[in-house]
Amino acid sequence: MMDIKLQLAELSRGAEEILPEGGLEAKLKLDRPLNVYVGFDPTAPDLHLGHTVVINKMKQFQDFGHNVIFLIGDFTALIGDPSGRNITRPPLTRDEINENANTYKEQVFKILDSEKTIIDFNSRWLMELGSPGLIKLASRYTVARMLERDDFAKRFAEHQSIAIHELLYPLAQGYDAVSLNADVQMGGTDQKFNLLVGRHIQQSFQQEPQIALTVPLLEGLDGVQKMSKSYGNYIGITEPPNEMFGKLMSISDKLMWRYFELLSFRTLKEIEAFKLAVNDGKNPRDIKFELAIEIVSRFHDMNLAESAKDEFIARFQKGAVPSEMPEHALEASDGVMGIAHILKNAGLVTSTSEAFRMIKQGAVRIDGERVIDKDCNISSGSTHIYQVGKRRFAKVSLK
RNA sequence: GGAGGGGUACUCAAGCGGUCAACGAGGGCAGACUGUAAAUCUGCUGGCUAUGCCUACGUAGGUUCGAGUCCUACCCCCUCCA
Repeated sequence: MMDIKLQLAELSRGAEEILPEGGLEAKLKLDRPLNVYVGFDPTAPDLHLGHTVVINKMKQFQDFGHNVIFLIGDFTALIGDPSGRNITRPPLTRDEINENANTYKEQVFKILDSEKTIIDFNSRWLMELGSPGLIKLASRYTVARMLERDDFAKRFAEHQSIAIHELLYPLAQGYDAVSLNADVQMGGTDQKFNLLVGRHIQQSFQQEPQIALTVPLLEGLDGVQKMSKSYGNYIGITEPPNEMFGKLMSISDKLMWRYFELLSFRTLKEIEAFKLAVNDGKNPRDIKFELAIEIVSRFHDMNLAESAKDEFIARFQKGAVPSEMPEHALEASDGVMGIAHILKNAGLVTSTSEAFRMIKQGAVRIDGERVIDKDCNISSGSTHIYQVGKRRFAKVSLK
């Protein structure tokens, strides 16, 4: 076991809340590996960096020698977490759940140690429970306390329906904590209520209650809204290196520190040194390179990360065209094709109207030459590199 | 059951018979400046076989030379009273 003070500092890093006050320190003082778990819904297996915040936290626990349990909520998925008010989700089949679980593993073991991580399914004990068990479990909590939960309270006040089974979700999750004998349960800030119910349920089973550790929701590339696929401000952990590198470089300097805090494995001391360097006049961009390299190599490897950096420098500092780009072969009916149609067919713009607008704004280039004439025709038998804006490229040969 | 308010482009939100592809704001995109950062400034932000045409203002009809704007029916939201 490593030094408790050090553990505490690293584990608290970036955590939104650790409840109760001082509880984690007390647990660490037990001087045994703690059971630390996080529940994952077996839906939506496409992870982005936002999801990795809690996974990183799991890794920290793992590196300190604790037992980390990756719990797949295959039973609770039947209920569908009512957190965040989303409506009923269609139940998944066993096969789908297993498939999603496998996808999870593939992605998650880029961070966690597959040898040391325990993967479990909560249907294992929740199925066993049966109706009598469920009724007994339900008797351990009250309606009034359940309705304290913010979203329940809101829906109740607004006379929106709350189905009875939704009340079972926090209880089932609490029972997970009991079955796993959890010392620590982690989750996003939206999980706070559920984590706390777990403490209560554990106590009613004469267990020491777990520590509830919540992590913040990571801001997306815009620095404002939480990272999410639907906002289009995310970095998927399976994205290609260049893509990932470029997206990381595009974040603001302010957001960069946030990403360091929540995504980097560098020590707090190292990060502090970076901050000092920037205050001393070092270009923050160079620090951002460090971040981008670290993240890209985590999900790919060091070589790919380095070449992503080279590519980035070549492209944006020296203005080179990207080394790889989509290629298209188009067929011109009359031996020529208007520039607008080429751009549209190559997928660089969504409509010819947009193409005309882009040309008007000076965003379109052919082999690096800006296009001014919106009616310009390209004759067949030629291959050029077409560009719209700074990022969209395509190589098009016209037949 | 009664009374009233409202549904407009990605979002919010003007409009109250022609000048509306629809004010404004946000978002997004592009250009300038840069460190593909932020901030700032400027422009664009329905489609097309493109100085014109087509499709759009909850849905379906109607009045009118002309309808987002008026009428009728329908659908959906919200507020107050019972």
